[in-house]
Amino acid sequence: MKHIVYALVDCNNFYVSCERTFNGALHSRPVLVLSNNDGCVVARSDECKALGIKMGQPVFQCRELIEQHHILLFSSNYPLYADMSDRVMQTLATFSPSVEVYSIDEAFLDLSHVPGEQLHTYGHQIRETVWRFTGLPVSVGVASTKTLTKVSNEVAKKHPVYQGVLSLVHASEEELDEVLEMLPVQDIWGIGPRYARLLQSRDILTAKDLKYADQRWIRRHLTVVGERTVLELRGIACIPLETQAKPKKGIMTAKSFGRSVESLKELEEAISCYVARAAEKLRKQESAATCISVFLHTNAFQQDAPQYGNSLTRMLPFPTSFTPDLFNVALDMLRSIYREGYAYKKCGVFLTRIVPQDVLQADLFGEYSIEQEYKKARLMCVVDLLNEWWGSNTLFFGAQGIVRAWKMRQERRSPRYTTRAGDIVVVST
DNA sequence: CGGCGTTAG
DNA sequence: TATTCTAACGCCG
Repeated sequence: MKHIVYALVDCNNFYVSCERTFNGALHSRPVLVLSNNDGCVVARSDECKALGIKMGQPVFQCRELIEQHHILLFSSNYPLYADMSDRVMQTLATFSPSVEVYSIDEAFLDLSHVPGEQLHTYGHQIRETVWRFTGLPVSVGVASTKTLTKVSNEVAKKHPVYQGVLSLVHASEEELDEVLEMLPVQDIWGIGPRYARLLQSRDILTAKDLKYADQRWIRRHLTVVGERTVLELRGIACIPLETQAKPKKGIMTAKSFGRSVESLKELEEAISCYVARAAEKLRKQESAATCISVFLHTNAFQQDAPQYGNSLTRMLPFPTSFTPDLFNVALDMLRSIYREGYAYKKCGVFLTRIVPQDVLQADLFGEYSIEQEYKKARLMCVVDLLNEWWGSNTLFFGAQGIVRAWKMRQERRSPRYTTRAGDIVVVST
């Protein structure tokens, strides 16, 4: 069997780089992108990483650094990032017949078709082409397993000598081990803080140590997933390329509010919005849900305030993705867990028991009529098409409310440069 | 099968 | 003033 050659292409500081692409003034300035409600740091420019600002850190904890170093802050602008991501992925598709879009800013590629001696050059071509087409900097790691591409990508990103591209395919075992020895065990793909602590306590400190660790011990303490990681470090590919996006088994929509919310009416609007969004995702992957959960809770960080949280799960009479049907059930559930007199911070809905839309089955009690369901499906199809063409929420249900005063804060969002006609950058001549 | 723990980005 | 969001999977009882 011929070995597969894998590449991992990963955008550097993706959200920050997206912001910089459309605003030259941001280059060489420290930049942070913030989470929903502008609460946490979700992306950092290199300057901010050097200042010690951590991923996920609450913004109020870095206030001083932000002022001292005149760090520029941005609310996250997901429509922009999603669109830039599409462009990157389309570019990558021209370099390989098999691409796995692993996350918004990363893709694994099958490079088995590239002659071995050309891999290094090919990696640089990928990097330069993405730069030319999108203005985004990427790093490229090439190796014989996905875990090893993660390693080479990280090394390529961290050490300027590699100029963003490193292939380990032709490295000798000794050279490979030298690279692995540079990588602390907590930086290996699949090793989180918990496993890292356990491994460190057993004197397994680097990727090289893990590569040569006792397989049975790893299996027992880190499950089969950890065992796979060890084998992959040894060059034995255990994690296949997944080029076909699998439909999600659960779809959750949940957000913290921009301020605390007490009234049932506003919670109803929020839950309706989340149901509408979740159902949209459901239809996009051509599925229907059989089970729905609704939850709400107060702000656990507000320790002196009275706390309350609750959730309810209910089976639907038959699988559906029809938004109004889901509204009725979700709002009914919300009303039964709602208690007056609390300052709510977050609520959400969770759709589960997801099945393909085309195997919808009649229910026992005859509530289900196939003609009726076709009508509903066509209606939702029209809503989805309009929203796709004219922008999300062009058409929405009355239950979702109009003012939406509870919505999350996004005080520093950049324009939707690429997805809204009015926000397109104007180049003066 | 549900709940918990762990990891990912 | 202020603390992200979504998803998958393995193990255990």
